[in-house]
Amino acid sequence: MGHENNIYLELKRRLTLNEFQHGTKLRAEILRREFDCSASTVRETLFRLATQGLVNFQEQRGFRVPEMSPTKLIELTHMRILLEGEGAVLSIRQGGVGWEARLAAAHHKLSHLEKRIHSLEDSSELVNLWFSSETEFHQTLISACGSTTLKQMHGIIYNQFRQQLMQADREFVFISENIQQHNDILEAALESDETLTRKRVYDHLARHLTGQTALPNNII
Amino acid sequence: MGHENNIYLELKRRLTLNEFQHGTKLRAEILRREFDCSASTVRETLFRLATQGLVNFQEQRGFRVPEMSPTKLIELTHMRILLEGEGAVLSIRQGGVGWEARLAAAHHKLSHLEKRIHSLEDSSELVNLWFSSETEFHQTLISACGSTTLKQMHGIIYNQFRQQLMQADREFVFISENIQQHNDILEAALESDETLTRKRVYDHLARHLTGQTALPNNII
DNA sequence: TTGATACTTAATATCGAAATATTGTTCGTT
DNA sequence: AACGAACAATATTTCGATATTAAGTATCAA
Repeated sequence: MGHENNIYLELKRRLTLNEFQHGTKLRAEILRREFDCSASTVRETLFRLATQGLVNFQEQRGFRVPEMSPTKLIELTHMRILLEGEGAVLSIRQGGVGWEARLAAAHHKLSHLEKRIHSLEDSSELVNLWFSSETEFHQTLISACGSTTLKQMHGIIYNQFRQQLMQADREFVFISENIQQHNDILEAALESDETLTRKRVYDHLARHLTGQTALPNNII
Repeated sequence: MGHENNIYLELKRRLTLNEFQHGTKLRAEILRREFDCSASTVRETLFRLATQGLVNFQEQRGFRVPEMSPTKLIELTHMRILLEGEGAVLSIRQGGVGWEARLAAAHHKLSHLEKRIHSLEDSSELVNLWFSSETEFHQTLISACGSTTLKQMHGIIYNQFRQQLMQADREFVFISENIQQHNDILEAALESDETLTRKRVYDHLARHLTGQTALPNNII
């Protein structure tokens, strides 16, 4: 069976977990060996990832991992606020008890992990586990919005956001803030307070908006 | 020079202008001849388009033009309201006179065309011209938002929207409504009325939301 | 030394065909 | 006639090789 899909998923994983250095050149000829397939197969995969913004492509000069860019991070944050706010509000309306339960569960896992990390000296072991738990929480938050399209867009943005995320975040500088903020989001969502949920999603992400003029505040 | 890019743009054009029947199978082996290149090159292109949602891909059974789907159209409309509303508001804040002038110009072209079409028996000649003018107007509306990411996302959504658009729209059933609505959007934008602009973008698109529960109205 | 040009090396893009999987057809059985 | 198995025909995926283009290096003139 075509293992192009495996390559795709594996590369996507590495790119979103920042396992490549920013700016690294991704040569099909090199990756070919690791995945034990032809260069064309790798190339195809890289094109797909390029369309999602996870790698940059330039004609006749190949593929690269995108450089870090404060501007880009702000833009992605802005989009997350927009999409996650909207998705959360729609989920509150349509999700019902099932959604609330799933959100509470996702939060519990995340919260448990965050507290463990908080008390640890060296948390590097748990970083990737935390990342996937955080992803799950935010995905669950919008999971009952009823729009596949919205969820797809959010996925693309979220992955790019993760890729842009500065090293500081890997080192859990903001961990205690995070615990509180995730709590706040959960609380507002379970109370079905739409406006407050939007605001708390905003507050959670706002620290990435440094130096930015305020967003249109009629959203919040 | 790599003409993969030409194939990409040409296929994208056809897909967004609905020149293929919905559900049509896109065989690399066939397209290969027309573009006078190899099947792999076409395949690569189709993958790229698939990531943008303009063609569907299923493992081991190739590529197809997406079927029409009322649900999908509603989701895309919802995203357009969200992204165009946000983009327009940000443009109002940051665009300045330059943006206002460009928007007025784009509207003038569109308006001129719409009136001509309105008075014609057979408007089929002008359809594609109208499409590109409409695109330009809506792109200009958000062009000064300051976020490349937002514009890219909007582009993806807009193209899929166009692809989903029922035949009725090609035949200008809604043309007189359209003239008025485009006018209204321009007016609100030039008056820098953010809330009103959002509302008018919503009103313009709302006819595609049939049978849908109301959107979170704190956006509007 | 600098800068431009020819040349060498390396990377990328494209191809045609072989390998693999899917779909359609024939033929025998119940 | 309906069903299913074996086979044939088509599509898709992957590959290795070749052609094209960019990047790097050496050479020479000013």
